[in-house]
Amino acid sequence: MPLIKRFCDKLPADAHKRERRKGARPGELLDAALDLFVEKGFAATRVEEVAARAGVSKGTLFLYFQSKEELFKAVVCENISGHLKGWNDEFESFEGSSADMLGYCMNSWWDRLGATRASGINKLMVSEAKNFPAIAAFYQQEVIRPGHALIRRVLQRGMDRGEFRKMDLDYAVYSVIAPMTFLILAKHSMGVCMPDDLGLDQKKYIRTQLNTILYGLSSSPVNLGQGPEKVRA
Amino acid sequence: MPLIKRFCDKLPADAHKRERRKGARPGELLDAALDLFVEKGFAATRVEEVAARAGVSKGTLFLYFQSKEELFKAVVCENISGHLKGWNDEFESFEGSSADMLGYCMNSWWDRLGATRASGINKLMVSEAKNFPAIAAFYQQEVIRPGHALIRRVLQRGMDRGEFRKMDLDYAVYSVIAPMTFLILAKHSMGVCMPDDLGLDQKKYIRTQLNTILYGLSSSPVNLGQGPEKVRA
Amino acid sequence: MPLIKRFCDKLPADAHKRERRKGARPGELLDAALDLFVEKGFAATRVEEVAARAGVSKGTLFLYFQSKEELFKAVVCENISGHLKGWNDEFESFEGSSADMLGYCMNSWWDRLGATRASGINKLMVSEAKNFPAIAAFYQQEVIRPGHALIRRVLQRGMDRGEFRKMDLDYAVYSVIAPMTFLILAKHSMGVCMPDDLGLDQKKYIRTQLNTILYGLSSSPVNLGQGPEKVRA
Amino acid sequence: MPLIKRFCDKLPADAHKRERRKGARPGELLDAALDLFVEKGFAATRVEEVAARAGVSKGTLFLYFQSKEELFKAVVCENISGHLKGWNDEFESFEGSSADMLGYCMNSWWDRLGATRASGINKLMVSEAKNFPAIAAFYQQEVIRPGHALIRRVLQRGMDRGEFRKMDLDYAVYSVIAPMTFLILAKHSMGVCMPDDLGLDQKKYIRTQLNTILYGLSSSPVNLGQGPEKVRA
DNA sequence: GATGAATGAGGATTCATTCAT
DNA sequence: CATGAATGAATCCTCATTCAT
Repeated sequence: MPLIKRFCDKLPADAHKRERRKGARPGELLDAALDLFVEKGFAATRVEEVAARAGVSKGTLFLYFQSKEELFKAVVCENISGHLKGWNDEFESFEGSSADMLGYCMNSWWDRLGATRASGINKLMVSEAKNFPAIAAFYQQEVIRPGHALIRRVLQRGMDRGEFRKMDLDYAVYSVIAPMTFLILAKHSMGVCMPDDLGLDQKKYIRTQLNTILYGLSSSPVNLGQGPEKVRA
Repeated sequence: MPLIKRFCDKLPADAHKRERRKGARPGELLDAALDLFVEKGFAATRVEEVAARAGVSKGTLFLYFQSKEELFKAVVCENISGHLKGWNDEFESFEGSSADMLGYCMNSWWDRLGATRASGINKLMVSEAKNFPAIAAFYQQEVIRPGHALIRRVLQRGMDRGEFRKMDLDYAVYSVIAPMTFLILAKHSMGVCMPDDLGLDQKKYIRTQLNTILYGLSSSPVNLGQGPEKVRA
Repeated sequence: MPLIKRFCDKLPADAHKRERRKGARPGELLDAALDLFVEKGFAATRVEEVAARAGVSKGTLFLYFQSKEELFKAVVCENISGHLKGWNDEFESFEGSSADMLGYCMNSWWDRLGATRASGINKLMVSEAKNFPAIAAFYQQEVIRPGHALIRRVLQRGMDRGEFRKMDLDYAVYSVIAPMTFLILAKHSMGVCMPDDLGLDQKKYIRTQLNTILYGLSSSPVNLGQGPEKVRA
Repeated sequence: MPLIKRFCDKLPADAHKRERRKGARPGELLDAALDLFVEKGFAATRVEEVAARAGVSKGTLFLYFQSKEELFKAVVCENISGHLKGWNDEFESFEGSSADMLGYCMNSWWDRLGATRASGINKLMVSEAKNFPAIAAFYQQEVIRPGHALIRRVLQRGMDRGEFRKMDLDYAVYSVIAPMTFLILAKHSMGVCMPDDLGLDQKKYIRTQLNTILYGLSSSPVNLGQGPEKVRA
């Protein structure tokens, strides 16, 4: 390697390529690690596999990550970067109805996160939360809480504008979160939770869930005044 | 708690320990294994731990299960026995409204399955489906499919009686399944997906979700005729 | 033990049966152990297998033999009992030619030992001598040495009577021992040393070897006077 | 002795240990494994012991051999390479008498194989044939059969040239093979079959056996015409 | 920086041996 | 006496981690 380095001294252009390569390594490793952790779980994934998938040797992985656990942390951190920040701004200036806003919210969430590899993080956290409480807390802080807040804002807006009925937002948020989370988990769990994975049109799934969330399944508008809150004892 | 209990078992009636236990061993091991597999995942669980939690030695586990993997299979099989069969019969003779029926359905599902240790199987399958495709297929066959069918029947009944609006049942079922599954996973994932685990009243969660499912969040009964189906592209 | 014993006090007849049974057990175990040790080696044989083949439980084996190693010792001891004593007497009074005597010797050795299960001991000692030096020494003392002595006597008799040429008996004995040992080992080693095991007529093998031993393969009686001792440098 | 040698290796030139060794590892492991398998048998040999004797750690062994069994296979294959091929050619051009040829054959066999560590394979196959039928078949194919063919050729040559009497070669070959095999096994079995191991001069043993094979033990050239074939029934 | 050979702690599994019944 | 459930030391093998090149 000192050989190559000396060689590079004479070829600055090549050196540059090398630099870029070096910069690219951690990213490739994180990508590979994300895929494998999501697919097989943390414990069942071998670092050698991660390295191989990233096209480097086992030793190289440890140049960038102190340990397998650090790699895990990095994978989680890397994939929860602030998509939400941008969203908050977008929503600030949203003009349409709250129903449209919710629809926009769910669809863009799917397009920007759900449909990407980053969505695997969700499954990963479900699977490994117990083994990595610190990471789970971090995830909670960085993803869950802001996500909940975002949904809350939309629902609150709807309530404020009289578009949505009064509700306990602490629980109502899950009407939005649960279907989206479910879709992610189904996607990453080999369709364990779907009769057959490929048969599901994800966009249609979202549209249908949105519909239910907004209007429910009932055919008639029952007691919306006092509220359905008292249904069931 | 089970740990303490088992510890105590050894102190008083040590006399007929052998005889009393012989038959119970496999069950105790399955119990311990379920807990640990759910808590830490398959790969991260050591058989010795399972044995210890069941109050036996490492070797004893292998007296009853050929391998760790066989133990896993047994855990899954043991905990997905036909709870659903009984339900089908109950529903056959259900007399009330379909809304009530759905509420009864969700609540009794929680009481009989969701709230029990068996619910851990759900998280287990989400986490390990990719590592155990055969088991996942089995689970799909034995649990997912019948579960879907059950929900379908309820929704179909509502449609037939004019209580529910027309809908594509292939997708509508998830309006029921997703919130329930989400609750299970949240319960078993240290509340990764909840601001704080204990702050959630599960019965209230179910009640709220049921309400949303039935009546939606909107304050006014919008275009139920042509259908909200066209909300957003 | 005390229980049964007391029981037997009242039923002498039954006690007798029990006694015989008890007496039979060790023998059955030794038989099974011999077979398995010969077939698979000491280390690769499981005591449970031995017990199972003898039709008793694993625990029972340990009633009769303190340990697996003790069982091994017993197997060896049991199967090297004094066949040779009787032979010595027979030979004392043998009347025929020394060639006939050698033939009789080899054939009866095969009939009484080589063809029986006890011959497995030979293979066993070859395989395990290094692991059980004490047993090997014992075997050497009890079997090898007397066996050599026996062959020596026959050859000595031949020399004394002028039937056999002068030879160094320390080495000549192997001309008899080697072919016999080879036959045993071939028999117990799946015919590793024979093109195909079953194709070998053992009686014919012995006859042929005897012939060679007595008369050699050469077609002409060369320099028997000075002796072929100087063949090759 | 190899143990001591290897110990010393570590003291002086530790510098390029890695590089120097890399290529040598498998060979060193095979050497160590051969010794230990021959000495103690397959089952009784621990892989860690093999590794230690080769001067490496347990894990390193598995870098080169998938499993203990693969190591065994490799040991056998490695040590039965075609020594016989060269022999066939030598014999093609042998000029002397067939008696000399046989003597040359036996002596060079001893020098090139019998006296070397490779001879341990013979004992190994006798001990483990039943546990490794596939390897035994391979050994049979690669060693036994060609070896028999080689001896056959020599005897056939003797018969063709009128030097040896007519004989059934299927059986006569063992007159040569048995004594040689016996010598090998005695060597590797702690002299179980010899009064005392060291007291045996192996070269003299071979000379003596050759003499017997050629001329027999009888003092007079008896009935060579009709043949000794009818000696005893 | 990059490699991959080497390590050895750790985990699954086996099996001789014990012992309560 | 006989059983076989239970044990845990011993062994094979894996894999995260190190480090000389």
